[in-house]
Amino acid sequence: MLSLKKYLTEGLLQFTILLSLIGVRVDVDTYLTSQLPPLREIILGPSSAYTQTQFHNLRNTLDGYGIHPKSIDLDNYFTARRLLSQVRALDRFQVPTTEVNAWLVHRDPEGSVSGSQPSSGLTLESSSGLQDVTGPDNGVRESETEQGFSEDLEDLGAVAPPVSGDLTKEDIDLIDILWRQDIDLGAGREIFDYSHRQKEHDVDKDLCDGAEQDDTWSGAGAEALARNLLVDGETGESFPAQFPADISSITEAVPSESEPPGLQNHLLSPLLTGTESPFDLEQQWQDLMSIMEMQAMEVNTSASEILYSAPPGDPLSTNYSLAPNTPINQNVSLHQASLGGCSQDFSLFSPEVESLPVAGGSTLLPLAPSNSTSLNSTFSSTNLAGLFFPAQLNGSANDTAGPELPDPLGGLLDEAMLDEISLMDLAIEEGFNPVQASQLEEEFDSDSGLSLDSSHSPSSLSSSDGSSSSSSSSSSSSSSSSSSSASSSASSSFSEEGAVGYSSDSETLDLEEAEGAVGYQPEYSKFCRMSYQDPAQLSCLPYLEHVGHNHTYNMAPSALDSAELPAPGALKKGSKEKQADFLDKQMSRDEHRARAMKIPFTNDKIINLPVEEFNELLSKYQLSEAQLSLIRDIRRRGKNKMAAQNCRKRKLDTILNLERDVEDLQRDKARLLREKVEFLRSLRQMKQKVQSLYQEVFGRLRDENGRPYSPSQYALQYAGDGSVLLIPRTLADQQARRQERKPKDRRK
DNA sequence: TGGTTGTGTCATGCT
DNA sequence: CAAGCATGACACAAC
Repeated sequence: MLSLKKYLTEGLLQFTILLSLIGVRVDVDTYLTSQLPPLREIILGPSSAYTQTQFHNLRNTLDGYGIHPKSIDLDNYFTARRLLSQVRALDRFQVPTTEVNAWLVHRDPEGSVSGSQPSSGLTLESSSGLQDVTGPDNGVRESETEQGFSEDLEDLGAVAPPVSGDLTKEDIDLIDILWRQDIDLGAGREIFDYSHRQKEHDVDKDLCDGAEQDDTWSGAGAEALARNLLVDGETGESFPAQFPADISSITEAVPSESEPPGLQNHLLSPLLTGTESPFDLEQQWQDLMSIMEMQAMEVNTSASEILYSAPPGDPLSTNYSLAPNTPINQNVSLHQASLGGCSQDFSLFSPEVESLPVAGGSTLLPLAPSNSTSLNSTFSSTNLAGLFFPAQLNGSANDTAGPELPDPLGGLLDEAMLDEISLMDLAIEEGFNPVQASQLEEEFDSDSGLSLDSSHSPSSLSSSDGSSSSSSSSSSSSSSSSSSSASSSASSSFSEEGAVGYSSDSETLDLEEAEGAVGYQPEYSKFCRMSYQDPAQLSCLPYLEHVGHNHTYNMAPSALDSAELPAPGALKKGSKEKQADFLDKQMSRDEHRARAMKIPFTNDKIINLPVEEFNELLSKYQLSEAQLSLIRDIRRRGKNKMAAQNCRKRKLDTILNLERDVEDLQRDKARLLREKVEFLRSLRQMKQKVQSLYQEVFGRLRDENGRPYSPSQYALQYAGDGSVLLIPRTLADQQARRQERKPKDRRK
């Protein structure tokens, strides 16, 4: 049975590692700096057994057994301090990696209906404003998304200035990756700069007056929105005849599937997305996934029918002359683009659409141009155009249509670069030497992921405590106390754990075999040197025949022969006195004492006999009180010596197992990092796809005069219900800025 | 000569 | 309560 102490000493560290695996931060430093004895001693170790050292030099390594774990080759690698630093490093990287998994696993199709508004998701990444889209009836989702913000924030290494005091090199690298992507996607790097955003925020304060004007203006607009919904007579879809200018009211409106389709309160949800890019990325991911799924489904939807079956000059589409000074909303009937709902409506981006020629200039949903002409206004990066169009386009009066835009993603990281980053990250963060990094790379090349872990990870974790500590200690203790044979206990304990103890020659042979079978060669080489006496040599001496001391606790005969025995020739040459001196030196103090006290039996028997047999043995002889006392002391010391050796071996095993676990976790980290990079890569590809689709759709839009809309003046935006609106960029910009302020205010 | 390392031993707590 | 085990702490020897 494992004692609580064992749990504390061995389990606690591993538990810490496991906690780090699942993303729980365990600040070991706190415990160490506070000088709490348990943890500090567990990790650093008060005794020499834990100290980093060259336990043995290379002379101790046995040929064929590889490098001894304590050999000098591993000195720099195998140290308690290094283990500690690795453990500390674990909680840095595990958070992002676990989040990568959660990123995908938690993508709930149903939840994504409300949680993954395509607009917000697709626009958030480059957003400089932070806005929680949640509304009054969506408190749960709000907390959920906010939590996801921070997690994804760390995950993707995007923006985490307020809480990124402990940004690691890895985080910075990942941030760089994302920056490159986002820059290529049209988001300026400064967007992710917290100080810059602070400046923006200050600027926003300066613009507060204008925003308040917007409020008044939009307040009326919201009401007008409800009043001026146009309903398609054929499809029953609602088209907001007047743009809902009040962003705040829209923001508070909760996107809901149960909401009547006609209510376009969340038309501008894309603009309401927050500045917290994690949410953006999460949303983007979900949205892009939904897009991909929709493309795969190739579902013909009412939206596509509307878009492409409507003949040019469709009266319906020409009736959208909006009042001046009001933004123009263009509902292109992309209802419920999110995954869970009527996502087929999102087949606007279906391959079917892709196949359509861009020049197919049917007048789709012509709109009356609004008065929004402030082309130079910083268009909110939270809208689709902000995401898919280069930043310079957003900021300049570029009237060219989308399809002519350069590929903003051309400069993204290539795969080799990402892989290199991943590996460099490992090498730098985890103290990997180049050899280890190359090993990781090989693992990557083999695309095996955890293939090598199979030989380590499952066994190491299970065997670390199971075999070396709990099972062995319990079995050895129980067997030694219950069995009638001391040798059986010794061999059993050693075979399971490599435990040491007094043993006869036959036992040591068994032990050697057992050792080889169990695979304890490293420890074996060490513990073969734990004693100095050769029982065979002792027995060959006439005057010691009756003693037969054997302090080769766990020494294998071969090791004894090779390591401890002097050359036979030397023995022959030496005189009997020399032999006697040598043997005297080889005898332990207890053996000397036993010989001096004329103890009539061997120390081996004294120590290893079970209690009953030991008492019988004592009863057979007439022993003085001093002899009895010495015998009991010898027995006590002998058993304690074995116990100490076992204890030290357990310590060593624990350290080795921890080292192995750390290596396994490093492999896991490498694999997860690689997966993360791959996810980012696929995300980038999907962004490209969405961008092209966006441009294609946008390029097909025509106003009432049959002219294409200028991408610098208009942008497509997703609504919460899946519809897509064509709105002026200036309006979108205003909305985005307004939404950007809200989270900041909330933080205060 | 001092530091490191391995080992033995003792004290102590626990089973 | 005795026996045994586990382990921290210390001493000592070898290097």
